[in-house]
Order: sequence, then structure tokens, then C-alpha cells
Amino acid sequence: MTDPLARQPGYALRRAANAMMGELAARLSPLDLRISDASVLMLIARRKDASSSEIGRILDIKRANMAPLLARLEAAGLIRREPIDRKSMAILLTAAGESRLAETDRIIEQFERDLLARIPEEHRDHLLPALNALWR
Amino acid sequence: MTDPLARQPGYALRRAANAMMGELAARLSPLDLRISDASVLMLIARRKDASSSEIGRILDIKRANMAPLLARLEAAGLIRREPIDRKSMAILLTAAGESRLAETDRIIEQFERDLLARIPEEHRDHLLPALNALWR
DNA sequence: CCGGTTTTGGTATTGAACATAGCAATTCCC
DNA sequence: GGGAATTGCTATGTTCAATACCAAAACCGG
Repeated sequence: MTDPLARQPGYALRRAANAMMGELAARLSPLDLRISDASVLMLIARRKDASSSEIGRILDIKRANMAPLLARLEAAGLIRREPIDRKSMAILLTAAGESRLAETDRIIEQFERDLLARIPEEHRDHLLPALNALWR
Repeated sequence: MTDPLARQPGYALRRAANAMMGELAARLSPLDLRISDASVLMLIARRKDASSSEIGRILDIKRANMAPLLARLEAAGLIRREPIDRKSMAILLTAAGESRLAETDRIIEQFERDLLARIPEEHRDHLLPALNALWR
């Protein structure tokens, strides 16, 4: 039952990302947040007054996909929009958004710790720089 | 424009896998193969006479998703099915499947080489074991 | 300060990968 | 022999991401 494709970094990357996303989605679901919701919330907090297109540019989420995502977060009362000019809108966390974000941060931190713990320590510190070399 | 989330291994894993899949899909599209098509072809060649449920078990593709995938490969003339008993079917490569697989192998090999080349060499050899620790 | 270009926010739609629920037939195994 | 598990499959839903297109506002060179 051993998988002969597991020697290929590309395949391993796909499988690892998949397993990771599945587990993270499960841990976030009690908060009623999808993975991309959580990443947007975290970014908003670190980049106050960013417009939706700015957020999309940083996280690589297309405008078309950002619109329904933000609509969902707004409907959930986690963010509000404030006009910057007659075209752009600043995305801000509401009080509810702040507290949801705090829960999110706790979950994510624990998750990242658990993730790293699974990696043999001689490889551990190499993962982040290796991954970042693949997309940044 | 720097992305503050890039310090998190989970986020970096998602972004790296995403970038990788996008590029691989582009390289495979001249062959009219999706990524999962290619992985199934490669597995069939290494595990002759495997049934569809066996392949699914190894690659972690659910029965429900394997059915249309194999139907596509069969319609493209790349595989054929041969009864093992009155319930199970062996999945075999046709001649066209063999030659398509050869092209696939060339593309994948080059792709994996390019992937690794992007990683600073001091991290390179750690990627595969680190990733495999996350799902195997 | 005018007018073409770019940016912004949005809708509608599509594709790929993956998941669950259910079904009929066959095989497994006590 | 018969209940339990396995196999192949349909139908359907979810999540993420992409394309095409739109109107309005902002930007910027002449």
C-alpha cells in the first residue's frame, strides 16, 4: 500500500498541503470561519485601513472572489466598510471581529505548533524557507 | 506589500502548493491531462492490474471521484478495464496510455528538477522528509 | 483641465478537487 | 447460509480559484 509517488516533492507538497488544510478547516469550523476568512481577518488586523483590493493583492485573492468573501464577513458582523474616497472602501474589524480574531489567533498558533512538532527536528527549521522559495 | 502571514508554515505551505499546482497544471495541459489524471496514470504503470478501489486507496481519491476520472481516461483511450471477478475491474494502460505516460514522465521529471532548483541548497534536501512527515 | 487609461468594486459563471449520502451487486468470512 | 464488508457508481454540495464582463471613480500625460 506504499505510495511510490511519495518520493516526488511536488506530489508530497500537494498531499501535505491537503492534509494540513483539511485539519485547519476542521479546527476553524467551530468559529464558523473558512481558512480564507481567517487569513483575511488576520491581515485586516495587521494592515488597518486597507482597502479590499489591497487585501486581495497581498493575499492573492482576486477581486471577484474577495467580494463574496467580504460580504460574508460583513453579514456575520465581523467587519465593516468605511469609504476612503468615493471609490475605495477601508475594511475594518468590528468589536465582534476583534474577539473572533483573538480566538482565531489562538487556534492558528496551536495549529502551527502542532504542525511543526510533527516534523523531525533536523528538518524543522528548513521547511519555512524552502516553502517560501517556491512562491515568494 | 510584504505579506505578514508568510512567517507561518501553514500559510506558506498553502501558497507554495498553490503556486506549484498552478504551474504543473499549465505544463500538463498540452497533454490534455489534469494533475490527478497524471498521478493515476503514473500509479497504474507502477502497479499493474490494480483495481480502481486499490488505486483510490493509495492516492487517497474517493470512489465517488475515481469513477468520473477513470471514465475520462477511458474515453480518451488511455486506459482500459478488464474484469478481475464479477465485481472488480483491473485498470490497464492502452498503447496510447503508455506513450502519453512517457510524455507525462518527461514533463514531471523536468518539473520536479525546476522545483528543487528554486530552493536554496542548504534547505533543499530537507523539503521532502519534512513534507512527508506531515501526511504519511 | 480634458480625455484616455487604470483602478476599484462588483456580478455571473465556470472549473477542479474533494466530500457525503445513497444504491445495487458481489464477495468475504464466521 | 447469511450478515457484513467491498466495489463501482450516481447525484449532489462545498471550497477555492479563474475568466469575462460591467459601471463608476480616480489617475495622469499633453
